[in-house]
Amino acid sequence: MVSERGLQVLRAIVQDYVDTREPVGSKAIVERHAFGVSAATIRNDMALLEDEDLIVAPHTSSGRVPTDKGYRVFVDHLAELRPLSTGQRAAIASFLDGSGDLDDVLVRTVRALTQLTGQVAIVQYPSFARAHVTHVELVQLGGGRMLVIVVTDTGRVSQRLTFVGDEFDEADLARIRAELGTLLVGRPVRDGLQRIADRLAAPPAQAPAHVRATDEIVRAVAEELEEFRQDKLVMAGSANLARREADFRGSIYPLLEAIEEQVTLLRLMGEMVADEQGLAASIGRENEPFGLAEASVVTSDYDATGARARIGVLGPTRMDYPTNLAAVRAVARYLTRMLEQDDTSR
Amino acid sequence: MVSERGLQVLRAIVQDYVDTREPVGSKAIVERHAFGVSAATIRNDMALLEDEDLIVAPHTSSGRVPTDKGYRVFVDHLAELRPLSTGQRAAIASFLDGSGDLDDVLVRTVRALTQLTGQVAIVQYPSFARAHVTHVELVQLGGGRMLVIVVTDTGRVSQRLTFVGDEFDEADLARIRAELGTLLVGRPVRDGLQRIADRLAAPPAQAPAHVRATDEIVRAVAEELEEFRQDKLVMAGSANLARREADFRGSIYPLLEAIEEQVTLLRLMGEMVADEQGLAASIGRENEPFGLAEASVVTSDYDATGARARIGVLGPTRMDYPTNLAAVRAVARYLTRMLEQDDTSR
DNA sequence: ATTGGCACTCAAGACATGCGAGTGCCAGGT
DNA sequence: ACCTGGCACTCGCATGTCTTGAGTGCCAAT
Repeated sequence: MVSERGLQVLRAIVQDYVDTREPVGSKAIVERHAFGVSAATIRNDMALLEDEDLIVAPHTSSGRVPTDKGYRVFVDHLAELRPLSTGQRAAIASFLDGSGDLDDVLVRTVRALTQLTGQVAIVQYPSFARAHVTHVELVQLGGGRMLVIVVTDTGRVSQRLTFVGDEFDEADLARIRAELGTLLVGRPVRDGLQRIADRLAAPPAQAPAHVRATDEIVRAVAEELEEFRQDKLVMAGSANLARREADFRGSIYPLLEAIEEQVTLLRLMGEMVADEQGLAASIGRENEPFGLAEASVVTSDYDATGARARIGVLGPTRMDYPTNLAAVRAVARYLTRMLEQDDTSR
Repeated sequence: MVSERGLQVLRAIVQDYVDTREPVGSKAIVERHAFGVSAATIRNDMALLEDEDLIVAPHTSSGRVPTDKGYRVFVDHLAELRPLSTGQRAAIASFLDGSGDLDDVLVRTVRALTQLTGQVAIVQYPSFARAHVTHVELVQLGGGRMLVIVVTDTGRVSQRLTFVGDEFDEADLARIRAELGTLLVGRPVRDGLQRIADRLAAPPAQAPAHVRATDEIVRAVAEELEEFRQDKLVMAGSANLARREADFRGSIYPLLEAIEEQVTLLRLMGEMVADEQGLAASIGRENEPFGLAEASVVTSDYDATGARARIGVLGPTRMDYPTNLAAVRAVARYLTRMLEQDDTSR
């Protein structure tokens, strides 16, 4: 069994390895850390750690490197968040202050986070399935085109241009608006989708003019609501992957691909399990199912007016977890506060 | 002076080098191309080409590699577009058919192009400065928030949420709508911006209620119009940079950065000078001012309802110009046709 | 103008060698 | 029971040397 000091040795190895990017040997440890024992003793501890599969020696005679399992133990039991400097806090504030709509805020947030960590930053859009519809608006553009707008109480506005063919007079338009209004306004997006499905399955008895065109409009609204349910990501800092390329053993191709695809990252972030602080880390091989075995993701939950979503960074397995965890948490808290504030001002 | 055959030798060198990624020697040329002369003769020609700075030998005794100037001559005088296969044409069609709004079409276009070329594909949004405003719509959301929507005849819809503070009754709203309507509808975006500036500088004499809130709305409209003027890019395939990383001598970091920044690429694409076919290429060192000395960009102009914009690919200097030029042109033509078609259906 | 021949150059690969960081293990000390 | 110094051993890596082969430049002959 690995001793208490053994764990401290593991911590030292992780820290030094992240720092120097070189396998770390027993001698380097006694030099850089005040263990008060000799290198030989450290060597014994390291042998134990190797038995437990927490560290590994790349070659027979070279220093040790943490395994993914080693990083996991480090993150779960050994890492203490490194508090942000006041300069860093100021940087977050200066990036985020000065509000705009949700898109704006998220873009600035993701930039702040990439700035802070030097990694790829990712923000998940809040899931709006529980948001309530506040407005449905129809604007006729002529030529049979109709602009359909849906607004929710989370401040998100979605618009869609659809070709309906018919021209409506103002009375018809008002009737459809009213129908959609009673169907949706004040209800959560999820319910709205259900009610629209019902409406399309069993259309109202009265057969007004423009049946087909009206259906088209209703369908457009449904598509928009569907979009509210779908998650989306905002990202920044993908160039950092190239800067840290050496840290990824293989090519960065799968990473860039995942960034472009989004859907992989969404699933990955969705499946991570957060601790009681809302923090989560997915390390190296744990990401294998997503084709990202060389990378780690560190996330924090944040609140957006009731909806819950995640913000995180993507980087090499050999990353500075204490710093990144702290940065992610700080930005998440700041973002939560921003969104709350924004909400009260409505 | 370099002879006619000399130019053919240059062409052979460019083709073989792009093909094999190895410096090409005199012997390889006589083997792969039917020049009907001996290697020694080719050597003489190559010496000439080297004098003209069209090719260069990486080491004293190795094959030759085209210089950027060599690529330039190749593209301008030697390259014949390699026509697309019917399979490729079918691929374009299957990617692009099935229309949607402009955003949709451009996204699908850029995907088609990256698929076709294996490079990073870039589509410039048409500049809408000359587009005409067809609708200005105001939707009151409650809590002092107002949704401002602007639609142009190019099918682009822009929306903005702004905090105005006041609550308007329907009559006030109608008045403002009417004012904005007479100010903007039917006019080009550029004019509209001017008229709004005038309006803000010298407000109308009558002093209605909600002066401040009205100004806020007008300002929001101005911001939206401004956005129409600004260029934007849609991109796809950045992961391809990692795949071809070896082709970029240095790091791909500046490239990824340019992709994320957009503004650099916009300037670069804006400054390129197209030939009479609408094609343009910017090769290697020519991109030095933009920090992209290792890369080339190949573009084609396309038409979007009167507005003109560019579509192109970004890749290593050592790229297959004939194929990429042909692909870019084909996709541009297809896109132009799509947008025209779409326009008539309005 | 083109060609075959020839001497020359140089990058890249193969091989040998020495160095040094690091390990494992053991016997002796606390 | 734990720690320590010592020692033999292992490899990776850097260095140096040699060989090979592709490719060049030049020249005299056609």
